Amino acid sequence: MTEADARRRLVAGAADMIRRRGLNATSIREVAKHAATPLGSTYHYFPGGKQQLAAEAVRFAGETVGRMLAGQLAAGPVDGLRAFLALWREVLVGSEFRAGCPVLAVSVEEAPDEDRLAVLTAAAAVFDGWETQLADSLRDHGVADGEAEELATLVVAAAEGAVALCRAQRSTVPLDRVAARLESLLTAAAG
Amino acid sequence: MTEADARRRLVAGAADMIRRRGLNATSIREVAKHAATPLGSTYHYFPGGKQQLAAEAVRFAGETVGRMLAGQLAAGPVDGLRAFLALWREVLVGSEFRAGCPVLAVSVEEAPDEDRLAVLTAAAAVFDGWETQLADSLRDHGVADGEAEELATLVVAAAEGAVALCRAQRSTVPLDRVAARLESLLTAAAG
DNA sequence: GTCTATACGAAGATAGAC
DNA sequence: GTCTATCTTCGTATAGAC
Repeated sequence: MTEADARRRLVAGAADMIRRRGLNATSIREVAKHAATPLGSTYHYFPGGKQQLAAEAVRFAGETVGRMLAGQLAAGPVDGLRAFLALWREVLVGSEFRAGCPVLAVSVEEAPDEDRLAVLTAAAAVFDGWETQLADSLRDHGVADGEAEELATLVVAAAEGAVALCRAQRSTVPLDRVAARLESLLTAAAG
Repeated sequence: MTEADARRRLVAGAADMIRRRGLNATSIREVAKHAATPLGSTYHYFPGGKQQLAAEAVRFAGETVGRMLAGQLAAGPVDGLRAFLALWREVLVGSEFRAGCPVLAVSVEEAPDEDRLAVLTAAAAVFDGWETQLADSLRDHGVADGEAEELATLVVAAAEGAVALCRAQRSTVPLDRVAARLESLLTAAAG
């Protein structure tokens, strides 16, 4: 299973590079080099080229975070929120504010052709998945349907935005402030 | 004053291209073409090259939004919030979800060298400026210092994140949900 | 001072050798 | 089936003609 291994390394490497540099500055060449895989191989594993690799990287990141979120949400929505924000905090601090969220990164670059649209669609699905997980948990704890959806969207949007603010300011202050407000909001709603 | 005019066109054009494609996919060549300016001229106006142009584009966007925000905040923090979110909504809808916030765009791409760091620093200053305007208005309406800062940061982060979510999903739903929650939050705090 | 033409590197993708 | 070498295009930046 060297093949599946190399493939995984390519997807994980692409996700890491995208969350640092963004999609356009992520080159297949460098992803292949970092994964110790010849350039030609990437087109064997990913006939769709860069866009296919990017779409899989986005889904890979989405699932990784989604699994962690599912585990923590079992203890309640506020625990899920804390874990979600703590994860982004670690990404920021661990990379000295050089890395962020790959799903956010691909969402702010235009999608002109059809291929790029596939990446954007993958990003939309990831965001929607996280929101749904949070909203379900809130509903399970007695929050009304509409309010649960609004709160879940607010959490995802605020977290993603805060990550960007933290990167610009090279400080965790924005994320910490957002965490304080969101926690008190969710505690009041589903405490 | 053809010179100042061409310079302005270059900065405004760069801001528009960055908010659509991101910083890396924005080429000086195309910015110059779109501004009907020869490529060589851009290096006359901006000796620092692409990074200088990008930093000015970020500041330009920051000031444009900041002026609008200042005007609307005169009527109170909730009016400022509404105008801030309405502006991003117009950018999204008016571009068919192809354009977003240029300040966000440059904040999610790595800054390896010193030049790029100047762009990131400009972005940090813009975010900080918007937050300060909002926080000041909240304080003027009786919100305590710490809470005002937290709420201001939450508004900027959530708005920026929501813009990205809307672009991915090609829908204003995320922004509308965020608007509903933020409005009720600010009304409760400073109503 | 303004701009055309070009240098130089790196990108995505593929053709064809092993 | 795997990978090396290459094709083509486009990027930033500049040198030198008007």
